[in-house]
Amino acid sequence: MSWGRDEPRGYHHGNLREALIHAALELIAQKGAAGFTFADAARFAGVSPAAPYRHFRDRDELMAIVALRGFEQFEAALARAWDDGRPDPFAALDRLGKAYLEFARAQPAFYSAMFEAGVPVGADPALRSAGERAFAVLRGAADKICAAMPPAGRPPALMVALHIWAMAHGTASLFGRGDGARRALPMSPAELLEAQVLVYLRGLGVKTPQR
Amino acid sequence: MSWGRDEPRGYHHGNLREALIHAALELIAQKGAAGFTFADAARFAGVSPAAPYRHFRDRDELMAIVALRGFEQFEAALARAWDDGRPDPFAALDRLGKAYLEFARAQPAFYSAMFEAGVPVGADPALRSAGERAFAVLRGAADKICAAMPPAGRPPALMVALHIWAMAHGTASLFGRGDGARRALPMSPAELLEAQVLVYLRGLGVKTPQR
DNA sequence: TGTACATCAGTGAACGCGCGTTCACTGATGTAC
DNA sequence: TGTACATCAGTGAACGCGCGTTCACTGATGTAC
Repeated sequence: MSWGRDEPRGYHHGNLREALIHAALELIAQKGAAGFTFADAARFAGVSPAAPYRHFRDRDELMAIVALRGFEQFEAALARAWDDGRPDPFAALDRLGKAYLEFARAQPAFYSAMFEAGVPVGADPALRSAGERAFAVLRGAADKICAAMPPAGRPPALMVALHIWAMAHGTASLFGRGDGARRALPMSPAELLEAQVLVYLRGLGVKTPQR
Repeated sequence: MSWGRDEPRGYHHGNLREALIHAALELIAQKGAAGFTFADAARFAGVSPAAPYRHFRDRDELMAIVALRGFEQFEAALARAWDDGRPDPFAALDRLGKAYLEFARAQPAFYSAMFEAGVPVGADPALRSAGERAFAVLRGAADKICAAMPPAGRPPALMVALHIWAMAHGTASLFGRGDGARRALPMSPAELLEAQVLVYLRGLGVKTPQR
């Protein structure tokens, strides 16, 4: 892909809106969400500092769009990994966890915008529902996990979903980010999360398949 | 306490260094780590914009000090809650989890500086070791938990410590912050974490005390 | 006890800089007839 | 098919602002004798 400023263009950019979103991603990944400015994005896209105002009210709106895109791609990545619980919910859940970590690692800009940059996710309805759709994948997974348990003593699926979310998010935030805050670990984040989820499932009384 | 700019003072401030740290905490809590500036801190402490340079090289150094203080207080809070595993490791672990959440809730400025503001914790040795001392409390708890298990099939204590950390951190980050990113939940963050840890411990094969 | 002096902490004025934002403008594109 | 016109997207110059930072300075504090 080429969203950079290198190739020549006429007076009209053609797709400045998309280019600005990609500039934001690039700059946030490079310098963090805090150090990214509206003027920066314009410069990166190779347009004048006034041009972005044709597409976004201000920097916050651009950040919100980035977070929105992030949730959409996050949802897609999680759904792809989960694949409706095939071939069995436990193998699929393992993929789901790995996809969560992989997204945090490979898409630090999206991840910051979604969870760290202070974008008010609750306020904007579109953003809120995108976040909920992403969570719905975890919720669906929890449903199938719970359905695989004997009816007596089945835990609430919503709680299980929130627990899985917390484990994945905690592992990703503490150990799985691309940036320098990484700590030395005796095992990879993916192994750490996998072991954690296995212990948790055993604690739920699930008959974990021997693998 | 009174670290504000209200009361009169002479030419010398008396304890500007501490006042600036408190100003940083106050301003980060109000406007987020991103929106806090060196000049802001000076203004809040009631001194000229040049005064902070007598005490800190730049904004980053001040942020690093805030993170350092944060880790120290975090360690103290966790150690107090853990209380060497009294009266039994499981009751103490429950308190530990609650203390983790409470710190994140009540000290958002410290928490951001420590985990979110991009302070390079790995680089500064003092900061790194303060972080490790805080983690050591979790590590010690995991040791006692593991020691309470039958020797056969005992999990590595380090892994257990990392899992507990991830659960607490994930729960705090997603559901337990003071800011507006909170989501509607069927139960409190503390209850959510408690249930999660109980399931996890059961999965480890621990005989959870009936409570 | 008093005086001279060194040290220190904070002043205030100044600077360059980049950001956010507005504005009248202009080049390009599309559409009506 | 061509021409006139409306619409749109990006320009570039300008502005005020607050930040970071430096500097010679000055008021306060402590110490030597």
